Amino acid sequence: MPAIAQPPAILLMGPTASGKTAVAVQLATTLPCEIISVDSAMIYKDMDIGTAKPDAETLHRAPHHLINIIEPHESYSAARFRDDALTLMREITERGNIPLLVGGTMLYFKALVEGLNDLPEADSTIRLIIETMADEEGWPAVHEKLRKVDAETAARLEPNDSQRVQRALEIYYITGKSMTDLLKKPKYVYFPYTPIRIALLPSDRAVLHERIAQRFDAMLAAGLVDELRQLREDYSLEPDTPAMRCVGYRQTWDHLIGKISREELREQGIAATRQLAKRQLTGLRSTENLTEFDCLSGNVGDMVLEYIRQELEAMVIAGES
RNA sequence: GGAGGGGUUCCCGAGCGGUCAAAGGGGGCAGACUGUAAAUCUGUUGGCUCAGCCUUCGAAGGUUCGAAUCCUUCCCCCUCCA
Repeated sequence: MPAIAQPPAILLMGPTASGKTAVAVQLATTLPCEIISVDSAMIYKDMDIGTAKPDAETLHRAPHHLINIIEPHESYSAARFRDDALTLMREITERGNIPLLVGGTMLYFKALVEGLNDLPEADSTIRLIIETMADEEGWPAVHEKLRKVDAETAARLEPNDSQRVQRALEIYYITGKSMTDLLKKPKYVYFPYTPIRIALLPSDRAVLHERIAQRFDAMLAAGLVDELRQLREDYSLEPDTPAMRCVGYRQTWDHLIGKISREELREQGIAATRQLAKRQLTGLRSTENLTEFDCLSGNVGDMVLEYIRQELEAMVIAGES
C-alpha cells in the first residue's frame, strides 16, 4: 500500500449546453479547486460568443486554465493538451488545490488519462502534399497508397475517412514506419491522480435540443456574425483552418460569404450543435467509471458538490488507514 | 371568374402502370475514433408475431391481373390572365 495516495482530480464531462460551466463555477467557488478547461474551441482567443465561453465576470470569480491560449489561425492538439494539462495539474496540486477538469472534448480527456503513443506531430507541409493528392485523385486513391505501406491501418479505416487516412500516411512519410508498428510499442501512461469522474447527462434529449436552440439564438443575438466578421479582419483565416471548423463558426462563415441565408445559418448552426452533442454523448457512453447526474435537474450543482465531498472524504479515510 | 402548375414517407424532393416501403439530400437515431476531435467517417431511418405480412404517396370513388403513377369528383396550395 502506498504511503501517500495519489491526489484527487475531478473530471467533469458533459455534452454541449449541459451546463458544465455553471456546475464548475459552483464547485470552484466552494471547494479548493482550480478549473482547467478541456475544450478544443475555448482555447482560441477572440472566439467568445460562438464557443459559449464564460464571461469576464465569471472568469474573474472562477479562473479557467487553458482558455484563450492560442490565436484562431493557430492549431492545437490532443498531445499539447495533455502536456499543458499535466503541467497545470502538478502546479495546482502543489498549491494544495484540486484540479477540476471541465469540458466536452472527449479525446482530450482520453489522451490525458490514458496517454498517447509516441507518434510524430502534425506536419503542415506533408499534410498539404497529401491533400493535393486527394484533390487530384480522391481520398480512396490516397487510402490505396496507405494500404501499400500500412495494410493494417488501411483495413480499419474507411477510404473516405480523409482525416485518418491523411494522418496515417503522414506518420509513414515522416517516420518511414507504419502507424501500425508505432502503435504496437507500449504507450507512456502517466496520470498520477485519483480521478473522480462525473458526467452531466440530459434525462430528456428533446429538452437538451431545446436548450441548444435557445443558446444558438442567444449567440446570434449577441453578435456571432459580427464576431466572425471581426476575426476575419484580424487574422488570416481560411474555411479549413481548425478554428473555423468549429460548430457555429463554420455556418456563420457560409453566411458571411453569402452561401446561406440568416435563417439557414440558424437552422444549420443549431443542427450542427445537436450533432456535436450526440457525438459527445456517444463518447461519454464508452467512458468507464462515470458517475452520472441529470443536467436538467434544478439542483445538479448541489448534487455534484455533495457527491464530490463524499468522495474526497472517503479518500482521506482510505489514506489514513 | 378564366388558363396553367402542384399536393409523395419527420422535412425538402425524385418517381409518372408492375423490378416502389418508394432515388437523392436534410434532419433524427446508433456507432467508430491515438498530435485537425466543436474534427473526420460509417450504418440506419413506416409498422409487425420480420426470407413473410400489414399500413403509406391530399380525400373518396373508378379503370386494370396489378396504380404513388391512368380516369372522375371533391378539398387545399401556387403562378398567370381578369
